[in-house]
Amino acid sequence: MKSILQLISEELAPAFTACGYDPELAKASNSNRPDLCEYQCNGSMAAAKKYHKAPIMIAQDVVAQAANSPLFEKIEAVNPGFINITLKNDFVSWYLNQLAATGTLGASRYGEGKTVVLDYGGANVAKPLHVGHLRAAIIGESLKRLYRYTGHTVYGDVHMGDWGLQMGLIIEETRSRHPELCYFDPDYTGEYPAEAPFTISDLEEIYPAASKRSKEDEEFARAAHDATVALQQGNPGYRALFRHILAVSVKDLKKNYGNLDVSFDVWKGESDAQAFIPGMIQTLKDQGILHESQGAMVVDVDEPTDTKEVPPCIIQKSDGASLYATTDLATLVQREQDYHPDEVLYVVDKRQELHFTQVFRTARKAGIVRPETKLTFLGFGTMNGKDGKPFKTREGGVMRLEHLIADIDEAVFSRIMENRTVDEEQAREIAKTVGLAALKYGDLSNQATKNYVFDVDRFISFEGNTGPYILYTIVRIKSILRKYLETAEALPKEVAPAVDASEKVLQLLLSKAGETITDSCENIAPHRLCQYIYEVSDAFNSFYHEHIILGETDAARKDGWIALLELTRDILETCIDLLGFSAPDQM
RNA sequence: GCAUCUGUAGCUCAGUGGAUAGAGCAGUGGCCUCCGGAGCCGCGUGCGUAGGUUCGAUUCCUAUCAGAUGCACCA
Repeated sequence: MKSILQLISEELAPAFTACGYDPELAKASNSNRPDLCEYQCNGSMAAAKKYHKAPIMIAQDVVAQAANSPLFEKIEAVNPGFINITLKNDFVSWYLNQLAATGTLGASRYGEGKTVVLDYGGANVAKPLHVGHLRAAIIGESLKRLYRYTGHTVYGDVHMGDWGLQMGLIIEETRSRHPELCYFDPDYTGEYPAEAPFTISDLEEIYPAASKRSKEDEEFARAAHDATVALQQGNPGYRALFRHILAVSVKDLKKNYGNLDVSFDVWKGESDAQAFIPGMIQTLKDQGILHESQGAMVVDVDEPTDTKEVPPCIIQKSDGASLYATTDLATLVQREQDYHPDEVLYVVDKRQELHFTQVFRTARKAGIVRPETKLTFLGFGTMNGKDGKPFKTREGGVMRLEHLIADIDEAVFSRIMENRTVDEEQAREIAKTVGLAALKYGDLSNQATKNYVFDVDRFISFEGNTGPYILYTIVRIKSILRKYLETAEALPKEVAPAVDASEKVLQLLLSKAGETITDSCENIAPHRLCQYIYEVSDAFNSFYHEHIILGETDAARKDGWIALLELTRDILETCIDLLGFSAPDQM
């Protein structure tokens, strides 16, 4: 569906042509002076130089040509050469009814036929999720939904950190606690137990304990290293133990991500990429780009246009072991094989930008990805505390995600209880929904690439530009629609021409739903969607305060308003779903 | 040292090669005979600094200051 801006531009283009000007100049834009007009066209300013004519003259020519358009209520030329446009109310309401009928709120399905792998997890096995995982999860989940909405086929991959020394540490620590377990008996030939010898709580205690011990106890550190090597070489007992660690962790991770309403389609990890490493290295050798440098095997990735030195991408350490870049490249081989993606999008902390530059360049040089495959790095900023420094608990430690969520839910819960007379159980449920909205909106309303201040008090204050405010607006609309249905069979569908300014403002905003969704996706910018729904909520609340909707005596007018409310609710609920949260029926 | 990113109101953040740079919070003054007051309507000395390009720059370019981050065998 064409946007209103496109329709205006198309309407103006013949007028430019008729006056002898380039129709490319007819590009319309949103008004930056809402007091003067709804839309504007600045083309005559740009035309002035080209045609050696005063911009106001050009604007006047065009305005005279376009004056009788069925779209424009008013079109005028204003100094120094702006073309100011106000739309006819019946055109806007007609457009809204078309938009409602598209089923996608007018958003483009430009991703049809395209496959995208989205990497936004990074959780570590045997370690609890903490606030460092929050942004990737929140932003990634929203992007997954946006990409799907615009027609893309998306594979969201959690891509766990499940390989390397941490595994050896856990294995060795388990051995020293329970040496009698069959996993450590080299002569054991039976089936390994189906039940894991530890719970997630055990693991969360075992890993830090082992990590600490390895720093103090050299012998233990060596043993852990040896166990890691043995695991990688396929020691059956260790493999069995590894599968237990993985299963127990994944179950817990799914629960915790689930509490955030974040889900993944693919639960792969670094371990799954290991099988692809030899082939990947062979490819690099065949291409003749892998060479020895200072004892390590590297690929040069610097380019003449670099403004800074880009160090080579290290594929093998001097001791022959693989590392971060190795695994990521092998994962790309795997993804190419499994999904043949048009784009691989990484949602990762921006401090890793250099690493991904190296990996992407190596992948291109080696032909691991096709030349037309997009490799995108969305580096997000740090989540800081109110002091502007990385977010910490009061004690200065790393905040566990579940604690953070529990704190927010608790704060929302007490707020609900002091306001309303819903029973406690219900309030708990609502608090979860509202708390999640507060958390996610607080994050997503900032530009992903920038650092932002995570201020719990602000997010849970429920005033102003917050998730709860958006939810409150939706709940309010739902309540009115419910009341309407008490005396009516069904909801009317036809939006009617606006009767006054506050309704027109709302209608014009609603007409931008599709293009805003498309725009947020194309620019991987969920914050624009946040800003949009805030504006819509604001416009709705102003409209609400100026009209008594259910008390309106003109039945046709009332039905038009109800249809408008319904569309407003649909747009808001669709958008918050794309952001990754939802609204309750009451709050 | 080199490089990247950031710098907008007291605070937290949007935004744009164009007209008068916007929100929220905080502060302050109004608004419930009415559909949900978690609401609505008011109230403002601000684009780090200095040059340049342009008819026009907060936006693009250069320099400079400040902060964050990154610079080969961690992930």
